Amino acid sequence: MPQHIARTEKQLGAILRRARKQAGLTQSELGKNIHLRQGTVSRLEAGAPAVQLHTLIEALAALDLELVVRPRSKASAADIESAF
Amino acid sequence: MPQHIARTEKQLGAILRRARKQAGLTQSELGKNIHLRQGTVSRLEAGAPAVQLHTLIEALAALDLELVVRPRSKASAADIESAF
DNA sequence: CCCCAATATACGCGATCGCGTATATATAGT
DNA sequence: ACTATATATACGCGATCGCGTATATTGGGG
Repeated sequence: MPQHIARTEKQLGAILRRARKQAGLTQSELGKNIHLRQGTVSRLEAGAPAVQLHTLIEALAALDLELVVRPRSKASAADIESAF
Repeated sequence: MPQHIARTEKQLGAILRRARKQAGLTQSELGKNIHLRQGTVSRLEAGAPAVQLHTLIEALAALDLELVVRPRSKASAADIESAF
């Protein structure tokens, strides 16, 4: 499993979407687990301009994921989730 | 210190604060770089209940940091450091 | 083509954002 | 101790959050 690097909301959203699908969950099911509306999950995954940080944290927890903060690595540019 | 794991807003805030200090910046200086008020930076670092995700992303960029999303490691938070 | 599940959008609502600004409380320095 | 800087809190403001709910719209399976 390659490291999923995120530097933007969109990249983060894309990672979350993939993780959710890999877990075999729909947005509604995921939302139910953490008391988030399906629509809110949708916006989070879409990389909406301004979601609450708390929403991200909850989603990560529900998907059994964690964050690592580290200095930006120059070599990793190719691995970065490209938003487009 | 290269890799810091965050599962909560508070942990994330603490990491950001350390990174900022290590960069020799005050909250005001950091805020000026990314057009965030000093007070907003304060709330972010304090792990406020609901900060905008965008605020986090901006701060990470200003500190030349990036996020890695990965499955939670089973090991206790203490020795995850060398897990990967 | 027709359904139905999944996802994307939208409404009013109360709460909270970050802004601009200002102040009160730490935390050093000398 | 005094002072200067740094950080934490607070005000009104417009904007946007997520909620609850409902409705488009998309995407596959038969």
